[in-house]
Amino acid sequence: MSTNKEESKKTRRCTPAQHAELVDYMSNHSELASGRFNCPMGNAAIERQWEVLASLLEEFGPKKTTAQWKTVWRDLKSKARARLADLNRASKATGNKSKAVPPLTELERKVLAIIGTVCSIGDPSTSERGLNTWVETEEQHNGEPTAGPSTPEERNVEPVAGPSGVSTHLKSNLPSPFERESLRTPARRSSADPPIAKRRRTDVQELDDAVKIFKGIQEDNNSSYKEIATSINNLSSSLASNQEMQTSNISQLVAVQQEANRLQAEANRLTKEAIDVQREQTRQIMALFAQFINDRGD
DNA sequence: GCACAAATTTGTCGTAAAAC
DNA sequence: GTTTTACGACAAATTTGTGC
Repeated sequence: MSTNKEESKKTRRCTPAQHAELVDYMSNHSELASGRFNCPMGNAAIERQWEVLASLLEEFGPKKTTAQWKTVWRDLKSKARARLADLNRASKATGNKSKAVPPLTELERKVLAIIGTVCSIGDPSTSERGLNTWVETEEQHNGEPTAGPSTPEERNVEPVAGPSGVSTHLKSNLPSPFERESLRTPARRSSADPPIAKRRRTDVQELDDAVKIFKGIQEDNNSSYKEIATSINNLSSSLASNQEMQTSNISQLVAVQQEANRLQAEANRLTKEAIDVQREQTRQIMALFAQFINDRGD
């Protein structure tokens, strides 16, 4: 269009690369995605992270302030949640389904993996929502598999390609950063949600959930310990082989040094013999010279 | 420790503008 | 012209500070 970008009310739109980079960054910085740092000066740390992110995203498209990127992230989350809610509604809809809801995009799935899905489809522990979704089913709460769909295809949602190295809610039983946060502080209630009293879990359920989460963390720790043990074994064996190499090298060096010493000793011996021969020759020359002088004096 | 108010954060919705 | 996105307004929830 002919409108001046500088004077226009709205900034230029983000590029897909910027969205992808933003989501990628969030997947690796859960504390930023959840907006909470568990350390002193947490807000300052968050602000610094946003500034870092803003400068990073600057390379992929139009420049924005940290406030604008916060809005972009907020809208991304909101949109992803809305899309998942639509999908869920469509999957539960009865009658003539004239309007098909398109599946989630890669970006939306990543966003949902980062933020968790409870706020989009409701808390499965509350039956009034009646959502037999594939995310966090009774399997987690009772340890029993549900009768609902078991494959992603059956659930009308493709498997989530979660962030690398991050245990996402959709990939494991561990809660996402958002849900971990929600264990400490109750999730924000949307205007469409039922009253708090209905949503509130019982203490027993809370404890049960906490135990399950701790078990998950424990399993994660155990697998980490195994990895560490394997790494230590690998390290020690490589150190041993290095030591072996060093030992064999030292043996060679010692042999060479011994040979050198032997040669040096032989050289010393020959030098001493030469000196002795030279001394004897000098002594004989001096004797002949003295004889010559005596003969001349006579 | 509790109650209250103010400040801050976060999610939703509607609308204008950019992009197609 | 339609779709998508940025952004402001608003509401709800949380956090923080203060007084008792």
